[in-house]
Amino acid sequence: MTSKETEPRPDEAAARQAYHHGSLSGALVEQVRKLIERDGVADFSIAEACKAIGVSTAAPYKHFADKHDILRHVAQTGFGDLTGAMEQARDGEPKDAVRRIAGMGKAYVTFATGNPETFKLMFGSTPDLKKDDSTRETGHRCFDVLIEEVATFIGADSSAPQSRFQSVLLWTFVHGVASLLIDKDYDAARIPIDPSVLIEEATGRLLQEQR
Amino acid sequence: MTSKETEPRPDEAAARQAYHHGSLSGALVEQVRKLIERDGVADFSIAEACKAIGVSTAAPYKHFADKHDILRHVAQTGFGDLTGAMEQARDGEPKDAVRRIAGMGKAYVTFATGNPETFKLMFGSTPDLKKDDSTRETGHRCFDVLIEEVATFIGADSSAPQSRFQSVLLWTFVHGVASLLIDKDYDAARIPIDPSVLIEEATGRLLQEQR
DNA sequence: TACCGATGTTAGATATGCTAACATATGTTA
DNA sequence: TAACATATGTTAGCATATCTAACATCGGTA
Repeated sequence: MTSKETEPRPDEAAARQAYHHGSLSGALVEQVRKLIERDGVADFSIAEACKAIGVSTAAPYKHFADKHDILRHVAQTGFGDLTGAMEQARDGEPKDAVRRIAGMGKAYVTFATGNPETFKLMFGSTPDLKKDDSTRETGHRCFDVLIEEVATFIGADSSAPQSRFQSVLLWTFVHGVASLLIDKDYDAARIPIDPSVLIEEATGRLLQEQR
Repeated sequence: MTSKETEPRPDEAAARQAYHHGSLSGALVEQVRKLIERDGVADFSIAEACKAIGVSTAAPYKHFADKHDILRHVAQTGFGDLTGAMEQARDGEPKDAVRRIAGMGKAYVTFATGNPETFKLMFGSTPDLKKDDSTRETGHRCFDVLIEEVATFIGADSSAPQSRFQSVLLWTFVHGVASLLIDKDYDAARIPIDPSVLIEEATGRLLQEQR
C-alpha cells in the first residue's frame, strides 16, 4: 500500500487510486468520447474504455445504467461545448448581425468537423437522447443563441414565429453543411468546397425576404 | 440461359429451401434493411436477420466478407431507390425548372423520412462505404440528377462550376431538412415544421443571385 | 456416373454488455 | 476509537454477437 507505481502525485490521490478511481464517471465519459471519435458510435466498446482507464469492465455500471446512459452524458457535454463555441464566435464578431449569424454558423461547422462522431451522436436519434429532459433542454438552449441574434436582425421578438422560422432556415442550411462535410459527401459535387464561402453566401440569400 | 436463376418459381423455391435458400444474399440485404429501420444501425444484429430468414448465423459469410460488407450493399440499394424517386418526382412536375427542383427536394426528404436509418447509413461515414467504387458512383449519379435540372435553369452547362455550386447550395439545404427531420431535432425550434414550405421557401431564396 | 464448386451446417474461439456476489475505502455516529 | 452504512470497486459468470474452421449436401457439367 505504500507503493504508487502510477504517478508520484499527492499521497492521498495515489492512495485513492489503489482501489477507488476518484472520479470514474467523468473520466469514463471523456474516454468514451475519444473512442467514439476513433471508431464511431456503432463500433466503439466501453470495455476498451475501461481498459484504457484501468478499471474492470463492471465498474461503469456503478455510475451508469447502461451503454446508452453513458452516450447520453457524452452528448450532454457536447452540447455544452457547442453552445460555448457559438457564444464565443458571436462575441468575437463586430456588432453586424449578419456577420454574427454567419460567424455562429461557422463555429457550428467547426465544432462538427472537429468532433464529428460526437456531433452525430448529439443530433442523431439512436439511442434516443431526447427522452432525457436535461439533455433536450441543453440542446434547445443552443438553438436559442441563434434565435436571439436573428430576432435583433429582423427587429422582432425572440418568441415571434417569424424569428423562429427565419432561424430554422439558417440552422437547416448550416446543419446540412456540417453533416455533408463530416460524412465526406461533398465528393459527389466534384468541386472544392469552402464551408465559409457556402455559409456566407447562403446566409445572405436566406436572410432576404422574397416578396 | 433459358432458365430463370434470379427468381425461382414457388415450388422450385420450396424444394431448394430444403437445403439451399436460393437467393440468400438478396433476402439478407432486404431483411437487414428492415432490422436497421427497426433498431438502428448501431443496435441491429445479423444473427437476428439469419433467424428471420431461417438460415444459420454462419451462412452470410459465404456471400459477404463481414457485417460492413452487408451494410455496403444495403446502402447501394438505397441509392438506387433514392435516385429513382427523384427522377419520378421530376417527371411528375410541369416543365417549370424551379418547381421541378423543389419537387426533387421533396422526394429526397420523403425518402429520408420513409427510410430514416437507411438514409443515415447511405450518407454516413462509418462504416466507410465511400471506399467501394460502385457505391460511390451510385451516389454521384444521384447528385447528377439535380445538377442537370439546375444547369437548364441557369442556362449553363452541367459541368460548369456555377451549376455545381448552385446545386450544392440546394442540396445542402434539403439534406439539412432531411437530417433534422428524421432525427427529430426540429423540436428545438418549438414551432410546427412543414417540410414542403421550408423547401419551397429556401429554393426560391437560394436560386436568387444577390449581386 | 462421378466429380467439383457453390452454398449450406455445426462447433467453437473471442469479445461484449450486463448482473450477482463479494471486498474495500470513506464518512458518520455513538 | 469502534462500528456501521454507503459508495465504489473487484472477480466470476451468463447470454449473445461476429466470424472462422471443418464438414455436409445440392446442383450443374465433363
